[in-house]
Amino acid sequence: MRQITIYDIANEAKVSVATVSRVLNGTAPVKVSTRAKIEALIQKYQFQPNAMARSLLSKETGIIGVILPDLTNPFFPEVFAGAELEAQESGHTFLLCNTMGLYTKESEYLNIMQEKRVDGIIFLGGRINLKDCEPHLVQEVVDHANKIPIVLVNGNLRNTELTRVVTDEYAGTVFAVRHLIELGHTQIGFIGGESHTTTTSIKLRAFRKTLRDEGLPVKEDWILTDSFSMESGRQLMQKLLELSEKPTAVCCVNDFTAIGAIKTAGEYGLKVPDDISIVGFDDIPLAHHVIPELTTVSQQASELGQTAVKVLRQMMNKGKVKKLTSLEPQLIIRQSTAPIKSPL
Amino acid sequence: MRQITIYDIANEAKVSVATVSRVLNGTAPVKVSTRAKIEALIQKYQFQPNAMARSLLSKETGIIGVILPDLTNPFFPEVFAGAELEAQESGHTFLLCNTMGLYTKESEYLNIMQEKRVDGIIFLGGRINLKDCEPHLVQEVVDHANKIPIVLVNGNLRNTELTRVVTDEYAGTVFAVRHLIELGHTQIGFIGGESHTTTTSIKLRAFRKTLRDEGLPVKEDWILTDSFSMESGRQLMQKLLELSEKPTAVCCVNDFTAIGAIKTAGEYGLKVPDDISIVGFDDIPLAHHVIPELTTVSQQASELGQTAVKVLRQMMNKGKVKKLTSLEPQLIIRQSTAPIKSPL
DNA sequence: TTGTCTCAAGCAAACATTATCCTTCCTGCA
DNA sequence: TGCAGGAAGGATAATGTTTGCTTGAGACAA
Repeated sequence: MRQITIYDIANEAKVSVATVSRVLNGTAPVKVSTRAKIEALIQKYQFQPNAMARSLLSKETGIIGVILPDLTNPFFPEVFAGAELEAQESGHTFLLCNTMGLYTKESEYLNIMQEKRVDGIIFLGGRINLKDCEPHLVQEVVDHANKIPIVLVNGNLRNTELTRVVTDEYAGTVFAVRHLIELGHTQIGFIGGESHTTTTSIKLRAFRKTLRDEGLPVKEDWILTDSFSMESGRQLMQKLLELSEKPTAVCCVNDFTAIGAIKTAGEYGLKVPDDISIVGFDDIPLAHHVIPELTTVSQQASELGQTAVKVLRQMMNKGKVKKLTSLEPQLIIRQSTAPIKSPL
Repeated sequence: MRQITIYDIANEAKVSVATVSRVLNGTAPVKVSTRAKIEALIQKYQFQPNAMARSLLSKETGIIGVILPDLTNPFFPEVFAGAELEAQESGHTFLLCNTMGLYTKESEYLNIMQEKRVDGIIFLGGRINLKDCEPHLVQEVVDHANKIPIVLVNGNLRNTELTRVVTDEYAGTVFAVRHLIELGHTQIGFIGGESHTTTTSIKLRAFRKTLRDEGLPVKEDWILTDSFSMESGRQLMQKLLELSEKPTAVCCVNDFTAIGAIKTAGEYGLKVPDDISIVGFDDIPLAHHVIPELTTVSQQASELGQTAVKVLRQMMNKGKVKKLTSLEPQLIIRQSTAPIKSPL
């Protein structure tokens, strides 16, 4: 079942391939009668021009590569959905690659994408989300970026000038901590993800700074980090609740850990938010379907994806681009935080 | 920053392009010294052969297209992850398209995929998930399937012989209902999704049949359908709880609606599972992080994806394929179901 | 009639590869 | 010395498009 080509159409219509091409693309006038004849044949055979051959000439594939660590984390599908929305305008589609956080896979996929000559790459998570990253891993990305436009989303690579789109996680954390303080909390804990990630370190920096600014002590026993999963949230919360002196509020690095923390609090007989307040980060869709609904900081994931595509498009058009686009997060107050009842 | 080509390498190495190609593909012997020279240049310029040109000859792109309705529903990322896992073996990557349930988008993406000459297509949800579907929409998919291997996942198109991979949703529902009956429930409600989808209709059929088989009455007031969202689950549960005579257990079409239902039950002062039992379907990761953890039927989403790729690969290799592969679901008993306390 | 202009359509190059068919050069053997 | 045979590598066609240049045919004016 050979795919039919522009030659087949041209032959049967008794015209040259050039004419068929012109009908296809409207790049030059074609007599109404011949056009009709050609269009009829295109219809008859359901002919679709071969995008490969076309790209070979035009140097454009209409494909944007997306590299992300884990589609199972609902934050990423939302970024992706935003990107897809924005990409409609320019008719781009997406080559999607899950790395499961493995750098080897990131490298592999970067290579594949270059081979396939994608028009641009959106890079989320992984090595760009590390506080520090081995020089050769950095260099590798830079090498690719010299040939293909790359946008880093919510991450960075030290000592490079790569274009980035990020949420202002620092500001977001300040919002969250201030909110807890305004509710009267003075004993506030922090549940983080992997400590060598930028996300965790930025949020932790904001957390410490805000407490200090407000004249509250920073208790290191209440600052725990592990990973970004619900399971991790459960375990760290458990540690907090086993302490002799417990916090009355906890600021979590993301919604997953926050949901885990709430679960554990329940298991320890504490009611959220009456006995303990918990605030998350991301505002994944789940956040307002969980009991109690989660107070959190919205990342505007969809907008992050949209912006990434916009920026990428500018780069593809050789336009001027801002090296750093920062989106303001927003505090979403729901049910998991409440004024302090009484110090424990 | 022009991408460098096999010619550039050949020129600088003072050999013909044929030789470089042979080094690249190992298709013929090359003297060790020339090979070394060429490899050095490849390294130096980070040369990657253009996959487009290659595909033009080989008629293979190494890309599998995936069409699905909504990546935001955690079931789909899991299927995707399974597919990706399996695709590693053959080195395929994925062109991913979200249709948001719009048939026009499905058509558009099918066309794009054919233009891009993907090696195969995995089709989830959308029109293949309807009980009935307009003939021209059916025909369109069949036309594409004549040119490119297509596998339908958890769906069907009437009067066609398209290859399918499905979970046995009928059996799964029987497991769920039997479980409730074994716990002593006799008054069981059903919360469905869109009523014109195959998923809802299959599950509903299984639901009715099982009750009848067990000699229990089917009360139509307790069978409600709307959509697959958490919000829908909340609303339908509300309707159930406003009835004068209420069920003591509810079987939900998926985990999303089940989670919504649990939430509403809580708002009505009912404890799950003490006052009312609720069972879901899908076993999304969230299911065991919610309070109470959800009793549900596991779809083995990941395996579904893996199998789809396996089948697709057989089709690509012109091998014999089973027209229908059916995966057995599994009842996962957690905390949202319990023996009946007392009839309300 | 001739020259000019315009519209429609053809020709052939270009794109980056791979595959096929050749050529050249060496080595070993009779 | 002649020659077979194999290793190494070159030349070229082929893949399916787009596009710049060219050509041919009318139309129309001088």
